[in-house]
Amino acid sequence: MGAPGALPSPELLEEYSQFFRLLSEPARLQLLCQLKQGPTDVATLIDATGFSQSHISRQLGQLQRAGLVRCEREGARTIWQADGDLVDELCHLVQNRLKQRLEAQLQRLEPA
Amino acid sequence: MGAPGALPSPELLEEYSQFFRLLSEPARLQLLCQLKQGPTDVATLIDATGFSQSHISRQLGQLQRAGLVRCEREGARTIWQADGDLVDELCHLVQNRLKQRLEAQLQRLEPA
DNA sequence: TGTTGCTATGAGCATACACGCATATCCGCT
DNA sequence: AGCGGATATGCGTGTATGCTCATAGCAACA
Repeated sequence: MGAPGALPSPELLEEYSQFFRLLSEPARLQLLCQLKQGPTDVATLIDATGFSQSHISRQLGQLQRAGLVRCEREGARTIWQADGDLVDELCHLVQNRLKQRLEAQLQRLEPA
Repeated sequence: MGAPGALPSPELLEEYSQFFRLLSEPARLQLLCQLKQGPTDVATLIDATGFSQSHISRQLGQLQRAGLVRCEREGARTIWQADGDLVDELCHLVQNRLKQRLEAQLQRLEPA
């Protein structure tokens, strides 16, 4: 009786994996982090990341479809900003895990 | 003054993305879910998933290097089990987000 | 309306990797 | 030691996609 929960459906697994796939690219994470600093226009993103304009546009499009960023047109330009704290929470959980793993490795090197 | 936190280093972004990449494959998530049900041998995993033995072996290897699963040899066989609840927590957060998104779309279809 | 600046998109290339087949490695048994 | 079952790994293939260049759409302004 270890696990009362049933197995997730293939569809749900697919949804999960698609979402995590979004976060599996450093470029997208970097853009998300930049936008966490506050609303930003594309020129600034190009300057901050060094990516091409088309690349940034595509990545922002993917993040937007997932609801992780949103944008508002300001004249000809587009101002982007992060939408929600989900990614931060996920990253904090992962960071804690990484720390735990490294601390455990340390202890294995210097046994009491 | 929206964001006091500094930007993550490229190395940390790389670590994050590598971790999320592990979860970006339905096959690996499926294996993780199976192992959540309790310690399982490889033959059972082959039977439950339909994947080839070599594929399962590789995916379990990746998950093991990330510390998400561990194994113990039982004679010639290997018994695998999930290690920790991190993935469950991440999935729950994502699931809540997906639900919120769908509910919002619903409300947009039936305005008060 | 033509021009200029900003953004989105089609096409193409290079790379990463999931996945299976065949095979090597390893373990327990006789 | 030799054998049979279980797991790990080298290799090849197909597909997905990150990334760029060129170009098309679009908004403001002369």
